[in-house]
Amino acid sequence: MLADLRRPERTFTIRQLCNEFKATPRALRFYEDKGLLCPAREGLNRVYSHKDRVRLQLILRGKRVGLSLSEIREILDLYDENDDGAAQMARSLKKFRERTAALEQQREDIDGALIELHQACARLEQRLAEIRPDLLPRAADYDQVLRARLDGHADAVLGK
Amino acid sequence: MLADLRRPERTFTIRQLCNEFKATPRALRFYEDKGLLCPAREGLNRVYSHKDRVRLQLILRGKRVGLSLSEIREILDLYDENDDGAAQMARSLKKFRERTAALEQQREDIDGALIELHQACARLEQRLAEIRPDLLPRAADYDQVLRARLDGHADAVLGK
DNA sequence: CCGCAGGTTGACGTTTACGTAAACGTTGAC
DNA sequence: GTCAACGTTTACGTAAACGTCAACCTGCGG
Repeated sequence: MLADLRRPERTFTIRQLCNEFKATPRALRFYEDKGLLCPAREGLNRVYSHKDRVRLQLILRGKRVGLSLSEIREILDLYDENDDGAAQMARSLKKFRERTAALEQQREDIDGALIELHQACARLEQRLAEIRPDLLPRAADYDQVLRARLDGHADAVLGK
Repeated sequence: MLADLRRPERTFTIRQLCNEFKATPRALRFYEDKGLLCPAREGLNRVYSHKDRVRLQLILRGKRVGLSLSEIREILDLYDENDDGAAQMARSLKKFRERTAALEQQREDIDGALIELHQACARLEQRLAEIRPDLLPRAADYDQVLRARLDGHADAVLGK
């Protein structure tokens, strides 16, 4: 019973969480500094509970989707202030939607950049073909194109 | 003849280029600091030639597609080292293709994030629908999303 | 008792692309 | 003469998210 690692009483050291989530101790302490985490202490040592672990998961997920730490903290705080949870959920939902919109915008920007790049590449290729065809891409570069095609993005980039 | 602004002898002040390209003097001086520009001097004052103007255009284009200043400098340097221009074009082409690949990767990352966000939103919406359907989005929220979208465009246009 | 592995708290360093003064010079209008 | 409008330089500030020391404590195996 003492050995059941899945029981909610189980606690974690900083290193355990770091290993599990591929983070560094510095990062966890940093999150704590920023108020995103506040693990218990055993003397000086940090002791992370399951709740802390969940918070960390949320933090990392937030990071993956591009939220800043302060935005993540806002969301986390919402869950803590909890009255009944619903209001916070609504606000989180709002945050998520805003982020969705921002990401979609970023995607458009990237697409624009890709178009510019594609045009620039086309110009360069044409000039090179005229002047120094020997400098034009071969096997290695074909590789790149092929990989892009497999990714399925080439279609969009190359004129849909 | 002195008045023909299109003649190649024509030069530009820092402010003229700033106005034309929506940049700040600070930025141009910064680019100079970083070795991206090196306008002539008339006493202390900077005097930009057409070539400088072209370089600035390239710099800004590079920024638009997400290149860092140091990457832009690499490309610019290539054009300067010029033997016959072809080799540099080939290397620029390579740079552009690398950036293309990087952007495509970013797009994938964004798509991944969008998927996560979408799932999270779906979960939240469902829970809310069960508990507090009244808190679900309506007209006002739609408004916000639209405004966020427009703001995003404005930011992009204004160079942010 | 030694040393190592792991924990702790500061505190400063890094990167990018400038913003923001401060303090000064030059030119032209009034 | 002096004020404004432009230009110049030097240099510190900013934001994000940690990295990288330094200097210390602490338990444990040998």
